[in-house]
Amino acid sequence: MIDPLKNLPGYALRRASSSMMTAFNNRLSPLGVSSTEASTLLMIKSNTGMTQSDLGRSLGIKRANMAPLIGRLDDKGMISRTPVDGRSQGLALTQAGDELAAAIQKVVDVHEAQLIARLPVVARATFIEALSALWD
Amino acid sequence: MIDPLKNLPGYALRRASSSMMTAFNNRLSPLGVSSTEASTLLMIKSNTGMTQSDLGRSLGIKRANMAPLIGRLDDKGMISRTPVDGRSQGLALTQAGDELAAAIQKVVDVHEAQLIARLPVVARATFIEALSALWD
DNA sequence: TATTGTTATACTCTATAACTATA
DNA sequence: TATAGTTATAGAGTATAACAATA
Repeated sequence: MIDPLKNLPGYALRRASSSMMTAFNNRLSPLGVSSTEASTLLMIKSNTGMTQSDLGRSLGIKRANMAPLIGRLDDKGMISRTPVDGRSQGLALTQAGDELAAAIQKVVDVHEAQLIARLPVVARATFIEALSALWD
Repeated sequence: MIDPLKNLPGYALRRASSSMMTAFNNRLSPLGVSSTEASTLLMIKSNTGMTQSDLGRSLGIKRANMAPLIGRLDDKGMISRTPVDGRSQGLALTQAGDELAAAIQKVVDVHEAQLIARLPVVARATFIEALSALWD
């Protein structure tokens, strides 16, 4: 079987990302959150008071898609919303949200360590800079 | 703004892949195909006669999801199906499919070249091996 | 028994457009 | 005028389960 895609960085990027995201979501599933929810909670934890729009811009998620995401985390009791002015709300973690974020952080640490462990040693030093150059 | 995700290879991988896939799909849109359809056509072109299940295994797409994908390409007149035995069919490109695949290949070449151009020079030699190690 | 192709179905993420209320 | 949050909606991709026909 000839594989005309195997030498293409763009294709390898997509397959690697897809594979790692599946693994990450599997690791997160006992916590009852998706990778998107997880990154949202970690971002709020590090930036208490940021708005939904701020979050969307940081995570590359459109405003229209932030609404149901934040609504879900609110329904689960993980975040609180406090009006900043008449149209925006500062986001913060509740105590349950903070505990969940701590559990998420542990999953992230394990996941990232195992990802790095799979990389050829010579690739490790430049890997993240290479990826960042493709979207930063 | 503190970004707790920026130093994480897994997160950078997801963002880089997402950004590159959006760009790739935008480049393909004048041809009327998605990236998934494009990779399917290139794979069939290099492996005339392969079955749907073979394709699914090569591309990491489940059998159940191959059916509508192949059906769509058939409806568009891009592929032909020839019975191999009573249950499987060998896939081949039609002439229109072959011409489309050639156009796709040009888009791929431009896309991959521009992707590589964005990488730090020191990262280029190890980039694809690093990605392949995450799913191969 | 295992495999191929198929259908039905559901979920997540993404995208655009349009609305309201506020700045 | 521009921004924040929301709703509605549509599309792509992915997942599982089940089925008939065939190997």
